[in-house]
Amino acid sequence: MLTSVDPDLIRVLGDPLRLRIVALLARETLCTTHLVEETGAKQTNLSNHLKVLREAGVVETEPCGRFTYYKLRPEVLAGLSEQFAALAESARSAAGNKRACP
Amino acid sequence: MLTSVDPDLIRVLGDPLRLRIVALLARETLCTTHLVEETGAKQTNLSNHLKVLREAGVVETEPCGRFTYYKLRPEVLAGLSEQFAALAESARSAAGNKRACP
DNA sequence: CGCTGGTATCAGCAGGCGGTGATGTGAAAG
DNA sequence: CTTTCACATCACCGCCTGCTGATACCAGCG
Repeated sequence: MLTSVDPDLIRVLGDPLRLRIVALLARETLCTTHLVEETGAKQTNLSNHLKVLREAGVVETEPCGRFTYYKLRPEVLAGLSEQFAALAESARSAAGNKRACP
Repeated sequence: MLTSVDPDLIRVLGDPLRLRIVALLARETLCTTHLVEETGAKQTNLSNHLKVLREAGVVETEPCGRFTYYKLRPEVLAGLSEQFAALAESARSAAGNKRACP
């Protein structure tokens, strides 16, 4: 039983703008220009966040001419979902386990 | 369709120590003293993090004499799991939706 | 070629957040 | 009542991180 979640991955998704990017990419594959339009953030800022998401394995790039398309890697999100589900189930079954007061 | 996750909740879980606390509470209900033993963190530090977790609705308290027991609220974790699952599924089905280059 | 436009990298700055020590509070023990 | 212990709150500091402007890179187009 794992009952643990990767802290780095959650931290990466903890940023509001990054989470917004993920939500947008969950609907369609977009390039940086589209994300600039949708979020209103500066291109530099987005590029930084996209780098973080890339290094965390959340998104992957697909060059298309001079554009760079970003798409989600659903396995990562699905893995997170499973880990949280495992945590929730563990919490449910352990609701009564109360360690004695010292 | 929501395809979105509460940023605040994820940010709260993004901290390594808080995540560790959640993992420990997923196994058994504990009071602050136990958490101090398990994590090795200072009591003040833990109290701060527990306050954050409490205000985020992740944990709930149960006074027992002069001890305060902390237990997880599984619904919150289950909700997160569902939201991530929805995001993953949305990402899977939208894998081919590529917006035209501007 | 040189130019243009899309994207990535770098350096710097400012705000936020986690860690810590001192202190307050409230309940049981003596 | 006084002491003790579990826990919370407050104030402060240092660092991390996100935002920004300048700049470099790279692909297509003339």
